[in-house]
Amino acid sequence: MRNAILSLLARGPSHGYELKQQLDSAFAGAWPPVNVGQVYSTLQRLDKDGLVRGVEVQQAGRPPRTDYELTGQGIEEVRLWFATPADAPRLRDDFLMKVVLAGKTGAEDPAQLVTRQRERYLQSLAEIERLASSIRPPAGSADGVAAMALEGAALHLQADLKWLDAIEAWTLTRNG
Amino acid sequence: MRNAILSLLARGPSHGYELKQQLDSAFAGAWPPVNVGQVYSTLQRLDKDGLVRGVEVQQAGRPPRTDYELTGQGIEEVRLWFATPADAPRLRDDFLMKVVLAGKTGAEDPAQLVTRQRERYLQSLAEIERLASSIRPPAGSADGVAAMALEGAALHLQADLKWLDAIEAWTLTRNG
DNA sequence: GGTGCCATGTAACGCGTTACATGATTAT
DNA sequence: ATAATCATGTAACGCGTTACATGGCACC
Repeated sequence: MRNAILSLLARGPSHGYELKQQLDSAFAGAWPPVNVGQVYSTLQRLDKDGLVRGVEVQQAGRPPRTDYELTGQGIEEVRLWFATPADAPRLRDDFLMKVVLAGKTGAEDPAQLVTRQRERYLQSLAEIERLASSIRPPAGSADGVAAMALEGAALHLQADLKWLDAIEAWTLTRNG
Repeated sequence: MRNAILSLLARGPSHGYELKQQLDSAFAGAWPPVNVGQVYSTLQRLDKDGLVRGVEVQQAGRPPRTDYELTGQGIEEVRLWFATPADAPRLRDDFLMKVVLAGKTGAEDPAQLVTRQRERYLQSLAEIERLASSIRPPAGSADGVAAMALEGAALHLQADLKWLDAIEAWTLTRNG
């Protein structure tokens, strides 16, 4: 959120509601609508951190709103975000944890866990591919963001399936 | 954390510090030590939710501690965790967001972003493979958890690299 | 002339991280 | 002796989610 909001403000001042709408339209179909509350609290933190400056604006027939614009520091932060590649997130995987702890407590059969999880992943993958083929033919239009998001999800699921195979082989050499 | 702690408590009552140590030893080398503070606050929430019950224990020469044991509800929760496969997390990917917003603000060249990010991922992948080969030969011992975690990280990075290719092709058809 | 959506937020909570507090024991 | 480490934790903050508040406008 932080960086997304900052980069949108690089095009000129705006306010919470409008930012939410811009994000929703930029990522329509790719992700569910962003949470308005989060936009507001992010803006407040950015203000507190001096990356953004807010001013009250009176409006006729509507609640007053707060417009935010980038400060010099904020501009620099945006530049830095675009200039710097991000590390791949080093995640604490829930499933591996489950298998290890199942083995430790001895109450569950790890091979069963793998089997059930694989079925679930395969279902998810089928669902994603269904979605992907449903958005491609009708609207080959300007977006494509949703297609890219789905492509990423599919690739990650395929990786997870390969990982399941590796975990299965490993549990079998330990226990079986 | 929640489920990890509950599953450890399935083997009998314990307290924050000991749980932290058990987790650290179970996942040694795979993940950095867990945060003690998080263990304690998780235990408090579990207590509040009725999955766990805490009792004060006096000790000689040490601070008193709080032992926690599973309640009936907690036992059920553990059973459920092991019985239910988890959905693959449907993540809001930071890099795709960056590319889309770079295109929107027009201030950055998306192809550049892809190139830089790919270099970073390749570095990470090399690093992971270096780690993997460094833990395999000396200690083919009982663990393997660390090896599995690294395997997972590598598979995910490879998926991310493929995704970068797809994103690159997409940005080129839009802009180039 | 109600019902619901638009526009603008605030408040409460979950879960994770970092930093701090404190008294005993071990290491040098 | 003094410093590090062990054994318990608490407190503050970040960022995300869900729920609530409120006043105008649009539709039926």
